[in-house]
Amino acid sequence: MNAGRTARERVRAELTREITDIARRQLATDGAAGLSLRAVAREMGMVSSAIYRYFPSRDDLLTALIIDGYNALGEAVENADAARPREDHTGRWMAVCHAVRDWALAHPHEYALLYGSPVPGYKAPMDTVQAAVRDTAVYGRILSDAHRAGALRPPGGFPPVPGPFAGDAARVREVMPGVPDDVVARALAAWTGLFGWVSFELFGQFNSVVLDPGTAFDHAMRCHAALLGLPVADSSPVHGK
Amino acid sequence: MNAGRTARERVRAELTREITDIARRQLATDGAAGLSLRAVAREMGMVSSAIYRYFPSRDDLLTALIIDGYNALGEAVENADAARPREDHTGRWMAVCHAVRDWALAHPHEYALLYGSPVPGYKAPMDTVQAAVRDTAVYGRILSDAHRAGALRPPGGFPPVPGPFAGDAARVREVMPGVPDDVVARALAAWTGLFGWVSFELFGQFNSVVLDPGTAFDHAMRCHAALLGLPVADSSPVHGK
DNA sequence: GAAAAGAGAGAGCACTGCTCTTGACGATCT
DNA sequence: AGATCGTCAAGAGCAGTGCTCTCTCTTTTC
Repeated sequence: MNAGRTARERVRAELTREITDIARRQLATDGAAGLSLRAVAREMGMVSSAIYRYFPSRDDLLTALIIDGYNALGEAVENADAARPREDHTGRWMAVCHAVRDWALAHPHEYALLYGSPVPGYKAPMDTVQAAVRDTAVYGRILSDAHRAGALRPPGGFPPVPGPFAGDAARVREVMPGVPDDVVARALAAWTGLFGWVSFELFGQFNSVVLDPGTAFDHAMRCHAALLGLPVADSSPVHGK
Repeated sequence: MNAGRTARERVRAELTREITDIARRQLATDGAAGLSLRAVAREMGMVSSAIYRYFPSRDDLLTALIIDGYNALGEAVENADAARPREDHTGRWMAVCHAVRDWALAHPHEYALLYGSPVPGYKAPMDTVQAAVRDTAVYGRILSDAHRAGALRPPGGFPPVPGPFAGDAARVREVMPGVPDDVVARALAAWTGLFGWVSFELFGQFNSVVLDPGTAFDHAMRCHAALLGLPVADSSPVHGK
């Protein structure tokens, strides 16, 4: 009664939403490759060509689903982060890790759409990047908070950050203000480690080897936390053996 | 004159090979989704139905390409490892990392087929897992060698390995005999970190943020080496700041 | 009320994976 | 040497796809 002014606009928004809903259900069932405009139209009792009034191509529908996916994941991550006390930086990081993994396990095909192989001739329009950084923004905020609180004590014994990295570090720092270069570098390693793990688990690379991925995942993410300099329970306070 | 006995078998092997070659070229051009049996047949001057004499379905052709891909990557990794002195464990690990990344950059679509989202209703037949472990076998051998040589000195200050991990650790240890549980756990984190990085880079997650991925990659993998306990050049011998 | 814009229906194009049948060639056995 | 049987390419065909175009009807706008 408020959003769309005219009746036409209201029903258009309604139908657009219905299309994406059905498409998302199809995506969850058959995966991205099984998403068929004709099937969506069939389920809606429409003729296939009518769908093109709402999405000019199949890729545009996929783009909409991708944006929705990034937002859903981003929201899950934001909620997990917000549920922890602000000064519990390690807990927030672990909560983010588990939120990503849990969401991925609950929506495997959507996760594959976001972080799996890109579709054939897909171009990743600018609309997506905006939604894609929601989770990394949370991640950056955690590290920024930890740094500002003086809680970041990256362990020694690790290689020095190479000089040419400074430019990239400055760009990454935009989402984690104040964090020094060496932590920025490790932050990239930890972040890719998180998604690398989830992808391995989801895409079957752990099959019949890692049977209890949850336990190993928690520990691996805790290791990444330690690498970042976040406080964790030590195993041995001295170096090596 | 040697391989296939009869002429028929020889020409059959020849044609099978030609099909996979053309398919691989198509894969490199258009990606997995663009692989078309009819297009392959067209390029061979055959009629489409004839292809089915050699591959009963499109998925079977894909399976063949997947196995080839795992073997190609495995071979690249093996060569990179073999080019280093056996006792240079850190160098071998770094060589493996760069071999994986270089191969992935050179064959993006094949990499996506191996480590990207699995195809719709694909089942991953047993033939593939056999070829899939070639690279991890190299990885395990490096860690095993390093452990046996007493070169593995995992840094302290990291969380203790959880008890329930023992079962999975034993399974993973089959490819890295002798390596203790805590290093096995970190080995999983480092391995997923490697492929997570390559996937992020290849699938466009770094776009317009990390512009010089090579430098950052080398450093991240060196950090993983340090996490594993492999000897690296320290940045600062004391903890924190 | 007339003009313009939006919407659905239908036919059609070029393409896909896959199946089935038909006719021909080649290897093998008698 | 001749008959037989398995293998192969070809062609037609089915069901499905994304997408375009035209035609008609309704709604919004002026």
